[in-house]
Amino acid sequence: MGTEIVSESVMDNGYDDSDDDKPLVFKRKSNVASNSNQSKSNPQRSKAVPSSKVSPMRSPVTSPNGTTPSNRTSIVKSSMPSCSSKDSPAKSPLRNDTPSTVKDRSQSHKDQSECKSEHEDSEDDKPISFIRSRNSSRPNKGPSSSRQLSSPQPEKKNSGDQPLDRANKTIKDESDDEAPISLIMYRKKNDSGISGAKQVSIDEKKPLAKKLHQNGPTLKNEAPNSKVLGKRPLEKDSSPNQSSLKKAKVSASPTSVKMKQDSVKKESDDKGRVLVSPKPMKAKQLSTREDGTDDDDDLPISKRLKSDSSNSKTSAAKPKAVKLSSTSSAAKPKVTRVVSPRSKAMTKNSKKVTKDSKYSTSSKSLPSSGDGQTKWTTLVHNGVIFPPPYKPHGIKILYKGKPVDLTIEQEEVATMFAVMRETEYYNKPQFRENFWNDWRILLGKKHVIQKLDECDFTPIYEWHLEEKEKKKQMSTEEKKAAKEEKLKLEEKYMWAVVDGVKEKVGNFRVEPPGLFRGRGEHPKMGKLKRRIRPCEITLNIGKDAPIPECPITGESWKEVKHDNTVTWLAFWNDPINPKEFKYVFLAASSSLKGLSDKEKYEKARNLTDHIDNIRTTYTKNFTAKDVKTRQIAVATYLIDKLALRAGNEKDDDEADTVGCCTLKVGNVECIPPNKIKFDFLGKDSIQYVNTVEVEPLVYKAIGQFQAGKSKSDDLFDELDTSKLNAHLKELVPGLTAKVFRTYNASITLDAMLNQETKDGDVNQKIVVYQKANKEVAIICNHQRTVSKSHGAQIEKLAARLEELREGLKELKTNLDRAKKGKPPLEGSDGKKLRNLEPNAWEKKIAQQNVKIEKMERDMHTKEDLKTVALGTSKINYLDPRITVAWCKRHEVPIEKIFTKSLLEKFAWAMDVEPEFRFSRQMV
DNA sequence: CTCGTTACTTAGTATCCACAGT
DNA sequence: ACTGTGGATACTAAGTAACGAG
Repeated sequence: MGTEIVSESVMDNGYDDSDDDKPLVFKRKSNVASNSNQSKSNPQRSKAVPSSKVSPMRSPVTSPNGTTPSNRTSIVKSSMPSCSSKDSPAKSPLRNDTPSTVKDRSQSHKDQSECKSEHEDSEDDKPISFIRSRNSSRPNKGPSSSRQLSSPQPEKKNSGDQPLDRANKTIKDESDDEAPISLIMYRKKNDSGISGAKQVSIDEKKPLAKKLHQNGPTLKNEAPNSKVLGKRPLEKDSSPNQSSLKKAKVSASPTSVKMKQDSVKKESDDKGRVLVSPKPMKAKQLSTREDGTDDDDDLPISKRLKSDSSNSKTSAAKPKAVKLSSTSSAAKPKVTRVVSPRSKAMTKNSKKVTKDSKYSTSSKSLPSSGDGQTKWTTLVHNGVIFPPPYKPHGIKILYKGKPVDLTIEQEEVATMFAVMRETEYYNKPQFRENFWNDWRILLGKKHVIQKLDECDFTPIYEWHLEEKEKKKQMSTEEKKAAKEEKLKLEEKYMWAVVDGVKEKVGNFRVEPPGLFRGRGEHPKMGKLKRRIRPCEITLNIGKDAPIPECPITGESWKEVKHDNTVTWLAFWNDPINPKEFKYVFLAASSSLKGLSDKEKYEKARNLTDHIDNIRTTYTKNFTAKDVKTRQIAVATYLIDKLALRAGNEKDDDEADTVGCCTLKVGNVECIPPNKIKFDFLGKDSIQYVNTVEVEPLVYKAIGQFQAGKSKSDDLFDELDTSKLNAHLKELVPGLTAKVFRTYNASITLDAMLNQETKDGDVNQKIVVYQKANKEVAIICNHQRTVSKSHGAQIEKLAARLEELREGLKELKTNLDRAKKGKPPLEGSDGKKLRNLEPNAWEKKIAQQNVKIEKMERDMHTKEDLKTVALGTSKINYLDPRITVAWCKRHEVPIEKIFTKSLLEKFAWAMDVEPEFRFSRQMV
């Protein structure tokens, strides 16, 4: 395996331990430095880092001296410190900034879940993000309109509520917001209380919405900390043991890893094992491993990664030393050690690495960025598979009521359109126009069909429904056979061998032709996405590897390259936007992707050491004379506090969406005394609506940026993402705007998990995890459309709940009667009931109450999450090591949190030590 | 610097599929 | 056994960001 070096970086980071290492650039030095900053900034806050931090000043950067004002709430936030526990109190105050919004959320939460109590606590620490969050509401998702505007949505989606809800939310928030931080804090608490009250039933739609909003606000957090803290200690204690365990694991781990790989490759099974998990699990793992080990031979790529990790693990022992050292050194290298198996790779790497010794190998080293670094030494794959040719059905559409003959090509495109009849696209003018323009070219100018609106595609649509039905009706054996046949056909394309390791390929199927489904009001929606031919595809493969035969006889590839500084296996130009490309990459479970994922998290983790300094810097620059400097400061503040995306420039032929740097004056509204309401369409045309209390200086600065401009002008006219990132890089090497999202998401998860996990059964712990996951999803504004059946499902639950309540009444009546010595009444269903002792009735009543509570909880949760997508953050923003470590500490099987594919994707994180914390300061 | 390329990550939705309840 | 559900996976659109040329 490899492992290689690459790992180095990885290793460093190590899985394990972590700490230090990190690859990336930043790092460590900072620790020190950063601290200092913190202190500065914080003054207020306290958070304080523990002294250790001290200050160094890091980078020169910018930061000025402390200065800064107090504001900073944000700073506070950051504090993640929460962890710090100690400080906690302080923090909270800081956080407060966050505004009311937060509060709201909390409320909602509470309402919903009983958990509330927990909520209450925590709050403070939470990162900035918390705060924000919520307000945003989500609009609808549908491609269609809904989302977009805040405006009302079409009925479909929620019954409309959502939009409203959102709106409401904001409103609500506002109310709270005003108050000063301190107040806020208090409020929060209150809110929570309130919220409790609110609970309200889900049913009421608006309420719901509101609730949601509330949720948002909820952040809650405050108090709890302490509690959490308390827990920790325990945990720690345990840790020793664990550690030992770990080690064991570690050793094992490799295997496990391997296993995974194997599993992956082969399949199957086992993944589970991988898991890790709690001690108990360990046993399993071990066992498994053993098995696994055997396998290895293959060693898959993954292994390598893993191995790295394992190494790291191994390191477990080593670790520290390494880490430390490494840390310091810029390089990160460390790792080294790993022995990588494959020497092959090794050579290359060189670059970076080396540091240490070892050469490692491989490839890439750390650099994540990828840039010119070597990504692989040998690469073997079979190219891509093309969709089958179109099979004509011969069904005629009607034009002005009469059947029309179409050529195969014309029919193919007509079918693409006909099949979309039940989607929102079908009736959109833009979609129809674009489709018509492209289809018309195929029809020819003189074709009988001259107007799309006169066409009746019903016959084809019905044929399509019949086909679907036929497919559904196939017997299971037929389905199975068809599946196997397909697998047989595709098998060879599913795998690539990278540096001797078999890895899964992500998207080896060339995208089939279809009508472009752009999101939001995409100007190109409906355009024909034509079939891609081999002569448009460029392959990238090892020099010594056999060139895949072109699957379509008579044709050939556009080009075959041998570039080992990139990870793509093939690409072609996007037919909709010829300037862009469609790439074929390895799957997320591959070591190449795993390594880069790990680097991403290490980068975010590294930010932990510099965040205080960064906050101090931007706070100081809120009043800078230079407009660009001030804009950078405010933009950075928003990105940090609200987890906004950077906001690259976009072309006119794309949907009109914005990110931080591209916010328009009209997307931001100043609400005295110091709240800002954001309302814009972000990525995927998902609406972001959030009203937040900001630092007074930020409020003032935004007002200045808006002055004299029209609503459609850029708020940050002197800024763009490259300037912003250039500035961030000065503060911390390798830092870019997107790192803040990862940082905020992960730090929030870590803080919430550590504050709110209580003793209890696994299911209760999972609820805590989901709650933290939800908070992150809200912060990142990850939305999903409400399922069509949501309303009906809620009604069903409500009906069942009502039945339970009726049953409770009966039980109570019978209890009273039993106390008086009377026989029970007949059941509502007419059944006779037995005569029971009063305490037996009481017992039944208690059971019934439990059922009712559970149902209420489920309903609230369902309603609460109807527009929140938890998966996106789990896949892209939450450092899996936080989850794995938490699972180990609390004996929650990792499979309860990660699906099979996530376990494969996060194989590199499975052996972290239970004590792993995202922020070193949290430990 | 700006702009166009290029490479790679992030994201919502469509579809698949296993499971629970009937 | 059947079917509705919701979770998991597949798909591909839509972002971020690094570079290099002019």
